[in-house]
Amino acid sequence: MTLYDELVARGLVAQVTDEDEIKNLINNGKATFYIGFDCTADSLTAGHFVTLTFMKRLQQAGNKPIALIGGGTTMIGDPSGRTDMRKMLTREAIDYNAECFRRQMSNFIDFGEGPGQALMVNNADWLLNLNYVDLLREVGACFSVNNMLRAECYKQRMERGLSFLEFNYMIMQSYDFYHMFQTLGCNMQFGGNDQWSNMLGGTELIRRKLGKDAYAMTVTLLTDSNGNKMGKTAGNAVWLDPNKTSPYDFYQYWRNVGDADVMKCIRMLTFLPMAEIEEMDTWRDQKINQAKEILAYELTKMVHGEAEAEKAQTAARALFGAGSGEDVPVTEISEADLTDGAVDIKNLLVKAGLVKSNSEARQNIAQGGVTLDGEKVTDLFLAVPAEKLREGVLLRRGKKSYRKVILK
RNA sequence: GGGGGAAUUCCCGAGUGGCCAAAGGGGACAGACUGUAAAUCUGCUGGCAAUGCCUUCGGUGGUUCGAAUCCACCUUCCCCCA
Repeated sequence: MTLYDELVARGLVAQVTDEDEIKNLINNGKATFYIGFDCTADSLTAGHFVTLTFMKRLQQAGNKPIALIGGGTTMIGDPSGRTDMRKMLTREAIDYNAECFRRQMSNFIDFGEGPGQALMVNNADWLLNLNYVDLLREVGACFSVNNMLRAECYKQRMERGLSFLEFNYMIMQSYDFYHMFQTLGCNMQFGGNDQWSNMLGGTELIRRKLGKDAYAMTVTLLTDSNGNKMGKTAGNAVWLDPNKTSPYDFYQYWRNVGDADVMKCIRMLTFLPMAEIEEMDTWRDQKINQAKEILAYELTKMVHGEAEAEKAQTAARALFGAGSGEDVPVTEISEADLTDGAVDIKNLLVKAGLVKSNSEARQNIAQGGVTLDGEKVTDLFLAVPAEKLREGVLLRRGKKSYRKVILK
């Protein structure tokens, strides 16, 4: 199976500009492609994960990836898929975020100067020095406002208001492609399907300015069966940074995807052979849980390494099976957290990070959702003594949130 | 440049002087049922040393015993005219 066929089989391909030429390029390792990342946060998220694996797949087939850090474009903010304007970030914050991205990606993609190795560039290097009038004359003439207004990514915003700042995002992104086409021989761009119109802006600009063809291909957005973007829990992103989302929680996120979404995730995100995946696709009912375990394990392994994946898996199995595991995430507290030689149960839940406030703790206890070492807590004012804490206690909130608390 | 409208809690959206920590819906969370799934039903949803107290209705200041609600200015957005 060729690379392109496999990408299609995995459901990764959303739209392409010139299918035959793209097949030819990527199947034969002749593509130098870029994917842009806007650095609006200090960690990549599960949402970036699809594009990251995509990058890796292409790299494995001998194509050269360019990870473009959007240090310049983030100064503007992409309006695609947005109903409101993004918060403007300071230059310092953007630089810091870019650095975090660089670190995380290098765990994953092989960077270097060699032919098949990936490059990392930052568009701040060329965008921030542009001269307004020069730019207008150089590329502004190649864009039709009429066409831009018809672009899908602006449509939604036409009803709610779109600032000129954001309107220029497409031009900046197109300029990136144009610039890298000339300086780095970058002949292809990949991105999430919401980027389609921005990407076409680039191929169009190259055609008009240079009379040459460049290609674009979008990757299917990872959505669940209800059409919601995946990679978020309770509105919060699932981060790839272990300090922001622990490997255990990361594992649990994928372990808990809906039945209808498991196979889609496995296809799109894992590197398991297609034959194996087709076999798993026949699993039904309870057996689907096995597929979820495989998904969670594979992804945790890719992001956090095999050791962490093992730990997360044994912890999860122990907690949801029999006995209590050793690898449950631990929170340490100190003598300073004690009041009269004990800690109030609500306080303990807050310290363990299982709830956000005492009120929430109170509610969860009242509703019978909290257990301490396997016993349901009914007393709202239960004081957990120091001796007990020294040995460590296992707290559970709801069915899936566990934390071990130890007094050091 | 001129005129008219809008900003409410995680989101949408009611609320036009006290009965407002603020209707309703969505989402989230918890319980039951399950397979750590989905669907369904129930509860719950600002914070706290909790029959009470504190903070919140774009911002700042004012009127009033009392302001999400009235006034002034500011910010942002929308619509119409140019």
